Amino acid sequence: MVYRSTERVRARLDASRRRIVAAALDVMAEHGYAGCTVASVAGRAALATGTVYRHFPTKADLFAEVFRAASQREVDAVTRAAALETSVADRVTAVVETFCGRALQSPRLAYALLAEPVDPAVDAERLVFRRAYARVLAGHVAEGVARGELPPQDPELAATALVGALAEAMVGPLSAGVAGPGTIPGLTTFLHRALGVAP
Amino acid sequence: MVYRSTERVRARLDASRRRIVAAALDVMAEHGYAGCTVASVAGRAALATGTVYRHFPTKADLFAEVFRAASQREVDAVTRAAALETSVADRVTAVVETFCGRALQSPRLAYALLAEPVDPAVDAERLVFRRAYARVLAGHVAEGVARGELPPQDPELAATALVGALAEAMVGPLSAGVAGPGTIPGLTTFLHRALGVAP
DNA sequence: GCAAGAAGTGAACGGTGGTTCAATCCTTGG
DNA sequence: CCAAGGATTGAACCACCGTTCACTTCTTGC
Repeated sequence: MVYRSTERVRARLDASRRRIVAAALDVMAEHGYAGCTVASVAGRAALATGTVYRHFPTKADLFAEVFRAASQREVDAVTRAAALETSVADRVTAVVETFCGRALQSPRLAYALLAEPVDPAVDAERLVFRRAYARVLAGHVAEGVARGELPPQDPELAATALVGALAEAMVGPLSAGVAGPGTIPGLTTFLHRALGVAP
Repeated sequence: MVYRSTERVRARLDASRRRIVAAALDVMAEHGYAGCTVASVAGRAALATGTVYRHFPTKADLFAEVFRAASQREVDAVTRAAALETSVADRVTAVVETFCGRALQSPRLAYALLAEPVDPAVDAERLVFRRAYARVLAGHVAEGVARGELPPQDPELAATALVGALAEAMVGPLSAGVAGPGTIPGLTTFLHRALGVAP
């Protein structure tokens, strides 16, 4: 054996893999999941179709990773925004504004991540995404209850319902084009009240 | 021309059409949308594949009708349950209990109607379904506001958020198997608070 | 019973797009 | 520069399933 994989090669492989994921994300942000054929993703990454299969066993595996990465970015943004505030009310406001703001900024991507028909294996990843949001929110709710800012309640359930309300309120605007100006403040008030934030 | 369609024939055609829709609903309730090939639906209706296409131009058209019928049944059930109550609080309770109860009774069907990946034309029908729920709820919210049972708010937005919260809270249980016992009352409390029902 | 025409049939078609693989190109250590 | 083996390529493959259509069966009025 005269050939053994080298740091240099491994680095290039990693770079290819990352390029594939990034390309898939780009294509998805432009044409939605429906526009993501393996060929188009490979083309965007300047690689041959077959090369994609050196990095991912199936298309579903590739997109599971794409969804994971994109979702993580979103969850991180929301987490960071919430961390800048101290009261639960302000944190919830920050979550709503960040979530909705980012979604409306890249509507196609948001629609793909939230609601577009995708294949079941990828859909499973979506649940993870939503639960990640719910986890972040549940933490704040639990803290709010502990601090006495919120009445006693099941933080998990409340967080799940919050995520659902947020997502639902975004689906219309995302497919329709734009959100009315009252949507974000209205939603914020609604969610504050739902959690029992003192007025 | 010696053949002209007759009442008897037209009745049989109608019956076939209804049998196809019913068969599609059955298959969907058993195997989800994913298990609904045109062949399997035709088989269930004891008809040949080609016959389906005498009644519906495409599979998507068939399933749009299936979704419409199933959704209408659900919306009607919820509407009826709400109509039995007088206060907005009791109506919302009835909606949550009916919606969740029925969903948990036929989880596969509920999952298909709410969240399963389907093709875009059918997905569009889903929006109609959700908006129908929202419309019913919006009516009650508006009435509650008018009567002074609820604080002033945008009934449309509140209703949309309610539907989202309900659907989201059901998706987990539907894919996981069962809901915890506290889900329905917890959700009810959450939604009452969200609307501003006086405690 | 018969001709005309509609309804029903299901095997075959065809498009799509994920996946494979034989050929080619690169990389490595000697 | 060479041999060994990995990486890359992209055209071909193939499975699936919605859709079609030539054929058969049924219905109707005379």
